[in-house]
Amino acid sequence: MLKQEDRKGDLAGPECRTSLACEPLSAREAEDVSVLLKAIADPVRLRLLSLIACHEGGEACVCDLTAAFDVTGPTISHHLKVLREAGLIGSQRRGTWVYYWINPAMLARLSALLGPRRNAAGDPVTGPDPRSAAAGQPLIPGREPRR
Amino acid sequence: MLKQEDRKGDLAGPECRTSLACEPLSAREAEDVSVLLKAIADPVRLRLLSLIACHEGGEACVCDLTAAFDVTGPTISHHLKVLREAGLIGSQRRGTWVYYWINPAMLARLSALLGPRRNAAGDPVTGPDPRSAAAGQPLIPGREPRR
DNA sequence: ATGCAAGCTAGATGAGTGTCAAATTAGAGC
DNA sequence: GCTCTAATTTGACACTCATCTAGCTTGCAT
Repeated sequence: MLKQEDRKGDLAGPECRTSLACEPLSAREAEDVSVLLKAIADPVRLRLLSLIACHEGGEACVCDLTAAFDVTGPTISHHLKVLREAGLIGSQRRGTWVYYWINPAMLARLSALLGPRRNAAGDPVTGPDPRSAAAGQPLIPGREPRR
Repeated sequence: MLKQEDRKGDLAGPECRTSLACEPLSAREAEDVSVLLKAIADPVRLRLLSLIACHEGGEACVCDLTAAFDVTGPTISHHLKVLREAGLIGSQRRGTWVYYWINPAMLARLSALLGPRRNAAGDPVTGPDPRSAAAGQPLIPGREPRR
């Protein structure tokens, strides 16, 4: 096991991209990111990620994970495969057991994408402040929302 | 419009929870979070969020959004509804047009959940360092992965 | 009132997905 | 070799979801 080759989801795009609010996502970027988000947008897979991340040593055996759920073993295997093929976790067989660990870089990228826009120093940019800006605008604009 | 009452997804759970890696997610928490993640795990909805977040004034008219996609108007309406019912965006009709804006707090919560564990001061906790810790362990454990 | 445009709702349809039971592969130990 | 356990693969089934067309509601303007 230990498949490095099915590492996917490079979040390809302009290197300046860190946050959704930086500049509009291209169709291609959105497609790539949605693959990652679909992988974690499931209650079982979220708990799997959390269980692995919290497990001592930073990795967990499948038998430890399966015991925490009501679903069958094959179902857990299926979810682990989805997470692995998305590049969110890694795995290695050691004797009878297979161990899984988190790939922190992938989660960090998603976290940054959903987080606030940041400047070069890494500090959050206050920006146009969406809500208050809107509240301060004339409620009935002249007549030109289209462009 | 301006429906405040369909604001959902409180990410209910222990108030200490900020990151997946803090403590294992309960089944109920995972269910709540997955609802939010499913809402953004779609290429069209990701681009909608990004377009709205980047739009001047922090809000965008539906006609501005629809023009950026190949899909029909009703499909955009459907996706906006999903985002609104998840509490990720707000909306208000002003004359002929309907405007949408981002709810930054919801995205910030998701971002924190996927980000590294943090201490009380808000600084990332280096923690057990998942990868290197695993690499340093004996590869063939004695015989007790199950607890 | 009448006409027009923006946006949403309703219903249908085809693709995708989570789950399970059964079968299969991989190691460890006798 | 044989057997037992851990884990995955396969195939089937039910359910969800993204999309479309057609029709409806709302507001502005003539």
